[in-house]
Amino acid sequence: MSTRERVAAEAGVSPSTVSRALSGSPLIPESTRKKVEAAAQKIGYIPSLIGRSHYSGRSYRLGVVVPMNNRMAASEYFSRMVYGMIAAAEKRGYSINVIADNGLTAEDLSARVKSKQVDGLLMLNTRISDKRFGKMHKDVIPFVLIHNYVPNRPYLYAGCDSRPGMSEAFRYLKTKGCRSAAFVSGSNDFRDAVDRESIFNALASEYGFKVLPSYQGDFSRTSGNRIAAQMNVMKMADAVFCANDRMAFGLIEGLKLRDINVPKDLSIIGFDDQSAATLMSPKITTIENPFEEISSTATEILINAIEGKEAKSVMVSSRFLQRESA
Amino acid sequence: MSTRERVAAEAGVSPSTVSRALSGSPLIPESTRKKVEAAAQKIGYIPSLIGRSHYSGRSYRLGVVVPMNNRMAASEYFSRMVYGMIAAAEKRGYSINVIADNGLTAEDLSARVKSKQVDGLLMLNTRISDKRFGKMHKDVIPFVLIHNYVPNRPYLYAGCDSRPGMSEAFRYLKTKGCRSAAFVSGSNDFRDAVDRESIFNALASEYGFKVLPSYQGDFSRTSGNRIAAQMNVMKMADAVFCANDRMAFGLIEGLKLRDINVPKDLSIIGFDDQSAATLMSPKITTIENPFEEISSTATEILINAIEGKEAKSVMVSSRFLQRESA
DNA sequence: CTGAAAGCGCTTACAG
DNA sequence: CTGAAAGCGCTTACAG
Repeated sequence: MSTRERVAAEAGVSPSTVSRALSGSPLIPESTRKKVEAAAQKIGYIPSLIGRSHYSGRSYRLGVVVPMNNRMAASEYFSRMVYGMIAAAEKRGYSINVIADNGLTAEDLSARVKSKQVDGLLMLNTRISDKRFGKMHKDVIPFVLIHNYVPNRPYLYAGCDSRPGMSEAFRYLKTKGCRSAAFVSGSNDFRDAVDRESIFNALASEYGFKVLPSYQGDFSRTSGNRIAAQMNVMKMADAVFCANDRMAFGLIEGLKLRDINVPKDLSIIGFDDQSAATLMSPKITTIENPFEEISSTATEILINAIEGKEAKSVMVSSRFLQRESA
Repeated sequence: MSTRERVAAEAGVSPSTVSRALSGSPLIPESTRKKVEAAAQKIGYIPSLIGRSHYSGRSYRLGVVVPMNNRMAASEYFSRMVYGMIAAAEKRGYSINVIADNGLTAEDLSARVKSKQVDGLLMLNTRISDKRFGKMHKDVIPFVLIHNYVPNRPYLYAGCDSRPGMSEAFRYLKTKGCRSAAFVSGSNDFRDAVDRESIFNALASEYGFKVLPSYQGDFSRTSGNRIAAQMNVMKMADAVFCANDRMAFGLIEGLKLRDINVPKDLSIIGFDDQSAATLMSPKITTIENPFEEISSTATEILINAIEGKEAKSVMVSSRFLQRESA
């Protein structure tokens, strides 16, 4: 006799009624529900999600596909994104499954959904050169790109709209008297880095800033250090925008060694608002990349897609955070 | 006609044979397996894990229970631990489900297993004061404590044996001529912090070091800053052990501001080997806390427990890493 | 409002 | 070596 049947016997009803009562069916009157709940409580019955999945053909699980590289492993990015996902997923009755992407093909990824390990995929921080999405889309795999998107393709995405924050930053710099700016770019295989550079150029001209040649970084702190060493005090811009905070940290560190004062000699603006941004001295003036909101939004979009509801891509607004480095 | 039946028809065998061939049953001869695989390939058949789970009553999923607090969210700890888990879990055919612990009770946790959302729990970095394990154990829930253990209780655990690394550190300091040492403790609600302090005291006496009064930190970088301000150059120990790297960072930063040179005036030793340990100047001399190995070991222990195999708790050895701060 | 019955997609014991 | 059959634990359409 299964546990569900024992609850039924205890409550003096049929197993079907137990299911209905416990899942909150509107057909069941309060009196029956009470009786069943008491019996379930007494016996310690917890319905199996496996039975439910088997019937519905859905796993009620979402896969987060995380690139397996050190940059990812050793950063707060993954943690913060996953936290945002869990919060959103639990509200809709889903849980989050981690899928390690150490070179998975489109077929591998599709198989995770076809096998119902998960019902859909949250693709974390993929590269512009990632070629897997077309095949996944053809396989009708529900997926949402996070912090990436592919122009002219119907793939769903959620990301950060860098423009609002950067625009506020320019306005602030202008009132402060800055007239020239340069950009420290991140790896060009990431959509955000590329977009931020073009937004930087557009806004610089909009706000009447002189644009100095950009520096090529790779998102790492050490690339910031290296760029500091390349800077020529005489030909320096009034302000430097970095494609992320980590490069801003490295840049400030490097400039300190060369006795260039931030923000007196040079204003520096980061991007992301990593938790370390306020631990540095000077505290990094930066543009908030709302990680948690983006990941929870992506999760909702994915669930909508899975459930056949309307699913629309979203770019969440960034926001300027003035602190000490600019 | 289900997909599996279509494969069967295509291959000219029964659905049972399809299952056996695809799951690698030794009963099936190579010729039949080839035929079935070709048919499955052609039709694009991926067996449903849900059917398998339904039959076996197991989900082949492991829950990582992560404390939902900012310290956790914004650190590399969670990422690195999860990476170690995925690697070990995939080898044994399991996946990793994230469970956000924002005040879950023992009953809540048990329910995750009883409902077969997961087959067992990996309890990440729980506190000494955590009172949930007794009830979970009584409920026969498979779980493994990570970076925690409860003396005189049969709960499985995997953690870091701080002794070997700290012992090497003392030996090194002794040859360097250090004769006195002090300890910067972490929060006392964590087993590791408490153990490290008592190991510190035991080793100091073993190596003939004079022990100076310890400083109370809370694992945060800012507590390291604060402690630096409390230090009296005249009464300072030759070496300071910190219960983690983050406090060592803060301590070094704070000492820099007061023109105390590390390691010339004072040797500082961290704990964990966070990725940032080599980014600081001076690079932190520290004791490696083998995160990935601990989490993959914990995962194996849990799977053994779930599968009824022999499961034994493990303390993975720490290792001394001499760099610049000592 | 409630019960008996079918069915979700597998695996494996049983029979051959 | 292979197939027909039972059963894993649910949900819900159907009948009452």
